[in-house]
Amino acid sequence: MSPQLAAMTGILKDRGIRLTAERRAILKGIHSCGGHFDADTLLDHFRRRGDRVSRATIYRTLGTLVEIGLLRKIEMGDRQSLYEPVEGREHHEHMICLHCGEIIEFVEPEIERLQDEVCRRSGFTPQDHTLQIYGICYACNCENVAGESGTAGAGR
Amino acid sequence: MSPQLAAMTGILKDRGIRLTAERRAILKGIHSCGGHFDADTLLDHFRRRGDRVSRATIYRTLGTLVEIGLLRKIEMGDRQSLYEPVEGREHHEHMICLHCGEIIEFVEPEIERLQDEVCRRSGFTPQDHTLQIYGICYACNCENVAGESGTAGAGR
DNA sequence: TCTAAATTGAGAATCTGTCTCAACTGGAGA
DNA sequence: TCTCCAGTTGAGACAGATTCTCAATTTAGA
Ligand SMILES: [Zn+2]
Ligand SMILES: [Zn+2]
Ligand SMILES: [Zn+2]
Ligand SMILES: [Zn+2]
Repeated sequence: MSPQLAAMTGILKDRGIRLTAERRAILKGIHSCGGHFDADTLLDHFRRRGDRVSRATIYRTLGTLVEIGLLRKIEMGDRQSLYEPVEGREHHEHMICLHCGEIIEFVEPEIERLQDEVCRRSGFTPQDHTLQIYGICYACNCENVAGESGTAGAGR
Repeated sequence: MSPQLAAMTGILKDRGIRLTAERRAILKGIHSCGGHFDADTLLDHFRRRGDRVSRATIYRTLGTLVEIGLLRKIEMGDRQSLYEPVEGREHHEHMICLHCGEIIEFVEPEIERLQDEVCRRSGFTPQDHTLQIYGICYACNCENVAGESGTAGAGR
């Protein structure tokens, strides 16, 4: 068992959350998915491996993991929500390519600071925020400059 | 007919978009809703007034108005979109109170500039962005400092 | 081991929003 | 003003993501 997985299971135990086979599988699956993933991708992952974890349990467990701070949920307006492990990673926001679906992360502390400042000015107590920039990534830009072929990829 | 409404209908005409009774009603309804609204609120508005505009037409028309730049669509994570008239208003972002549902607008040009800079650094061509801050508004903060009563209001 | 309470799974339900297609209509031209 | 047809509409089917229901199962502590 990897050290991160051990840490995660420890956190669950501390919170009095039972360590079921399904939750173990999900914790393991989260890391093998790498980066950003959605509930359905995780479900497919289990189906392919023969593990059986129901859709309901996946959604429930992902929700729980977000609640206790092990996962971050990124709500994409249209399509389904994405999740990503928090686990020591730096807080960041996302650029999403409308052409190929690529997700690019960026860190910009000054933006975070300005948000806090805006909140302070309004007497608003921030708990969470989402910042997503939609557009065309570098690779897709280059493609388009070259051969203007038909559209493909993740629309929005 | 208000001057804004006249301007809007003019824009539709210029684009060759037919001025049907339903579209007129929607244009009028948009202004009477004031501020931010969602498709269902608009639908209820019509139902109450006895006007009959189908759900399909409301969604189609809101989409059209976004396309031609008369409305802005704000995709809330929870998957229900809000709309707001653009109409000369300054570009802004939103703080949303998790307790009472209040939506507070803010303008922060420096955040916009930093976003552009981040994109430039990555060779990413931005087309659109969403920035929402979720938390507790000033009024709800004060309430809580006083009597600690049970929870109520718009959750998330 | 026993037991209460937490958890699961199958499928129904919900919630937003889109699509289909026959019926209808705005408005340009006669 | 009348005609005509492409653009529009409405009812309801459809779709995708997520949540809910509740009986059956399982965990973890005594
Ligand atoms: Zn791309
Ligand atoms: Zn990320
Ligand atoms: Zn509030
Ligand atoms: Zn606004």
